[in-house]
Amino acid sequence: MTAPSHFPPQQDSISRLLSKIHRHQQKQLVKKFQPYGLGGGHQYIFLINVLKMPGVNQDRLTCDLKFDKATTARSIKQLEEAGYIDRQPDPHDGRAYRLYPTVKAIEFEPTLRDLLMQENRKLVRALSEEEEMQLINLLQILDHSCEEADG
Amino acid sequence: MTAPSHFPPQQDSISRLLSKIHRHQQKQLVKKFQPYGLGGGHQYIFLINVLKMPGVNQDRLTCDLKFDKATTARSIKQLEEAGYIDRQPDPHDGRAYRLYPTVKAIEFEPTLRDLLMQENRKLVRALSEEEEMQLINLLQILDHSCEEADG
DNA sequence: CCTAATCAGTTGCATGCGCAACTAAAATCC
DNA sequence: GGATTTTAGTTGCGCATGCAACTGATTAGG
Repeated sequence: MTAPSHFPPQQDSISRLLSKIHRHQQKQLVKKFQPYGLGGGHQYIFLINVLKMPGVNQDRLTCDLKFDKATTARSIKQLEEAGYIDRQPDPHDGRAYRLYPTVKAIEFEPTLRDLLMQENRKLVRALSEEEEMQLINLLQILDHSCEEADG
Repeated sequence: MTAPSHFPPQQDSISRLLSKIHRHQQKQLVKKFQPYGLGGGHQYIFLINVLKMPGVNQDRLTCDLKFDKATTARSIKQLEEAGYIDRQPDPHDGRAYRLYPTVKAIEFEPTLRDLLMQENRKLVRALSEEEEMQLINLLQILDHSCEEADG
């Protein structure tokens, strides 16, 4: 009576699983970050990367994180307005800015890391430590394939 | 000279990897689906699920796919306008609609599956078949944790 | 030098999404 | 059976994002 149409459950489903898990995780993180003035999007990712690489410019972040440069510009602007990032004109390049974490950001880093760890622990709580490592490893391989591919 | 701030690369990074891979994948799929009138978002996911479960209602899709019910409503509306979905009022429930794939959708299904498989192949091309199965398995475990958790 | 091409960053626009508030139909309770 | 509560779906709103077009600075070619 109903059309058959069976997608083999193991084919092509990775995207949809990624999408679903990511969506769930995003919602949780948005709630967690709200009290700290970190906006709903992926601002925390930018913040982490500025903490990791003080002095980085927006273009580098855009390439590393695979966002659109407009998204980077707006996220950084919000982080600046929220007091987490200091934008200094690059002395050697009149077009670029160098991004630094503020004192507020540096003091916030342990909390940020903690919040992320909490969510991560919830996410992987059904995995053994070995499985978690496996998963990270596999995801990193996918990530590299994305970077090369670009077709 | 620069602040230390090293996030251990294997802790808490799953979310960011998921986010990045998902973002890349989304962009590719948007391009692929454009010629077929499938909008930029996750419409194809709804379409797949209506193909899988003809007669399903929106609420069920919302719960299964973990979208917001508003998102479901709008995606289904667009799929209807694009001619892929037929909305019939549920004879037993005056509030609900039963969603059916149109002929166009049924004819499109092989193509859809093919497009998804192509993207999937690109994504997992650096993985052995065994690793791909492992990955799917691990992601499904995460997905289940999301469903339970909800805290 | 002066022009052309490239590059860092910003802004306008369209779209997608989640939340909250709403409508209308069931279901529950008395 | 009438009032309350729950449920399926819609709409208003705000925000995040990608693309394309833009500005202004830098580099390359002549």
